[in-house]
Amino acid sequence: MATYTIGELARRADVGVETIRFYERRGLLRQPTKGEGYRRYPESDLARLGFIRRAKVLGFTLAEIGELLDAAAHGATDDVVAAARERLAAVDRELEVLHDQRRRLVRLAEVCAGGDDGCLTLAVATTRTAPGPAEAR
Amino acid sequence: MATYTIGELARRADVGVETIRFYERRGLLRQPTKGEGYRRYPESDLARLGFIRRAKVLGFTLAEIGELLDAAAHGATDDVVAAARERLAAVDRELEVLHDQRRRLVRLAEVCAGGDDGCLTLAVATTRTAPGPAEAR
DNA sequence: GTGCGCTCCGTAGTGGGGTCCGGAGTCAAG
DNA sequence: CTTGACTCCGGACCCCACTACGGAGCGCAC
Repeated sequence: MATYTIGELARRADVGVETIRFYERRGLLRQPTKGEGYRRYPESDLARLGFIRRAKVLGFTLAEIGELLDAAAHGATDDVVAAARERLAAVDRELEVLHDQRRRLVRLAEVCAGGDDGCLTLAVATTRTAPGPAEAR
Repeated sequence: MATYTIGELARRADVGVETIRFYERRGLLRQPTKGEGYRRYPESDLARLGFIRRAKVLGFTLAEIGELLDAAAHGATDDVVAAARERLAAVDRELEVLHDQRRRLVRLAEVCAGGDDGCLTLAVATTRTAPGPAEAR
């Protein structure tokens, strides 16, 4: 069975050598056998790095990815589903924040274009209701 | 004209005292006059903190807010508009990333529910096309 | 025998936005 | 006169995911 040096593994997984050592410290990769002081990685660690890469694309943190790896190792499909749902909820919250920012930014640009004083204070009503004193936070 | 101590200003602006000192170090607030070694803030700094708060809601970083404050001080409406448009573009990029994550997460949950092996490796096709070897990265 | 490329290790720095700490000075009320 | 609330200051610390640094050893090719 083929094993890789850290550099080979890094190239195949398309990550930096330092990243692999970093993951090891974080507990995402176990310490590999160290023949003659050098790390030798089994094929399975390449798959593991692939898992990590895909999980990162989904927005999981490294801590979450660690749990996900454990769950997957135990075949705990339901834990994976739970994690996905949690992350989904977090994504939805972030989306809401960004949508709100987007709305406000568009409105700001409009107000500025209209020469409104609010532009220079960023005090911009989010609705188009008649201007009144009740625009406070 | 009333002036505030740092504590009064913090209460009125609803931020921490440390935050005000931090903003001062960052150059978002000028050093106030220090009668007897204590900071005294004019009313205008309360407005300034309001500006900062609103800009943060829009997702601007403190560095950007610094520039925005300068622009606003010079009445440079067009700089404000430019900043808003830039931020808007950034928001749109972030929205795209999150939408992509969302799509993938939903798909992952589906696959897991279906008992697919891909669930435990997070190797999930993003489309429902027939399974083929060309699912790589 | 020397230069290249790889590996080892621990530590520190990055950016963003604060928050907390400790020791000291100051002010007004009781 | 003491107590408590407030203020001063610089520096350390938090999270996150790396990335860089420096100094060392090792094997191989030329």
